[in-house]
Amino acid sequence: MYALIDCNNFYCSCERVFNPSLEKRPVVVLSNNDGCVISRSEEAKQLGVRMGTPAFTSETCFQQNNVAVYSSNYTLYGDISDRVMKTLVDFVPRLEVYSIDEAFLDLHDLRYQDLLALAIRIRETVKQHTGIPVTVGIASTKTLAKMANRFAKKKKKETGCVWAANQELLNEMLEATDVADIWGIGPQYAKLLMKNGFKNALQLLRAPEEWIRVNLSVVGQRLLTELKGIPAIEWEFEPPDKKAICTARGFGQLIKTRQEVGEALASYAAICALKLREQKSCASKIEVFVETNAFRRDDKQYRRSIRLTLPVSTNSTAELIKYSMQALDIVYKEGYNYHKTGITVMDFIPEDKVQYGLYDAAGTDKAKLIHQTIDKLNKSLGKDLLRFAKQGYGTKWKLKQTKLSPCYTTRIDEILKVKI
DNA sequence: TCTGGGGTCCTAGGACCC
DNA sequence: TCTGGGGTCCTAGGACCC
Repeated sequence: MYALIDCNNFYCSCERVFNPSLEKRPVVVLSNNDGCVISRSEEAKQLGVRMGTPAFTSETCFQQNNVAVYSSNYTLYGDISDRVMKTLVDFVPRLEVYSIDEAFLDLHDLRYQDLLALAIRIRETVKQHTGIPVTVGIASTKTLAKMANRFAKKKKKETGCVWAANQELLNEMLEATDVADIWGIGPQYAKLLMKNGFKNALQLLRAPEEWIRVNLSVVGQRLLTELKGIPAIEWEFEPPDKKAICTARGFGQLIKTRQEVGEALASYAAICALKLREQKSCASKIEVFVETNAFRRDDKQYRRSIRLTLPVSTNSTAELIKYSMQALDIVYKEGYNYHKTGITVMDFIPEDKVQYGLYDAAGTDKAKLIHQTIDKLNKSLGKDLLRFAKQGYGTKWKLKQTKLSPCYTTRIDEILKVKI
């Protein structure tokens, strides 16, 4: 059996933990640059605030209904997530952290008679330890556990837990789940399935395998197996190393100059380099892109990307900045309002397997030491205090975050203060 | 004024190799 | 008369996830 634990309206719930006055009040959290709504409390959902709506189109609604609006604070959410996962570890020998707010628990070796009772205990414990409300779905495959979780959110609000313990309950659940709401079915596949007469998961379960194979490829085939109660998706207890790392962000405001786009890009390259060092990999290729804002109809539009193969694989910040600037020289064109830039590093090899040229190896030990020192200092200082010149000191391209809550749990100067 | 960011997997087709 | 077969690597594009 698999359990899926999912934090309810996670980002909103995180904000509430440190601000009890938000209880019962509609809360929303916005994406980067305070762009779109990406998390909504129940009250906000009741008001009809849709997932992904641009914040500026809902401003009146927010004001009229006293909605608490927050910029996203990933430092805070990441730390709360860690605490939730640590609480879950106590219940099972193994768990898979699936995303910032979800985890699969391996219940196969557990000798519990009543998994529903276990689910309820998990839920209560997480709430008590972290303040975060969660929903628990238990079933015989990951896909069905996902479905049970969703079913619990919609139909079993009192307990917030569902264990698909028998065929009857399983069928009720399958029938109540629209194809579009199945894990692994996105908008395109949903449309295709609807067109061919499959409305809910129970109907899909009975679809001819060959038809699924042809139309939804092997992914669909695997999904069908899972729906039938046979696990087809492997456990991933250890997060695998990344195959590509991308850092890309829209600017706080539009930018015209190569200088400023360059500062942003250099800063993103520095983030990629740090992440590479953390997983002890070096990248062999980079891809850099720039683009204008497609929503601005009156602006001239432009997007271009370029991929470079590096002469020697690297995870050095200085090197990656150097090559990203070369790439930028190719893609950047004068005369546009730029809105976004980004860099992806890819084709990794382990740090200790880099093939140097005859003359490249000189100085690598020194460079490594420099990076170790910079990383250590930046980590202990809690911000990127030590930077490369190319990152500049411009603020124009920086993210817009006008409603950011404090990093209550990760920065000593922002810790919650209680007056008595 | 204002519209997110970071990933994975699968397939098809072309280039190239022996 | 008759014009291979099997493989890898790369890229682009499309689907999905949170």
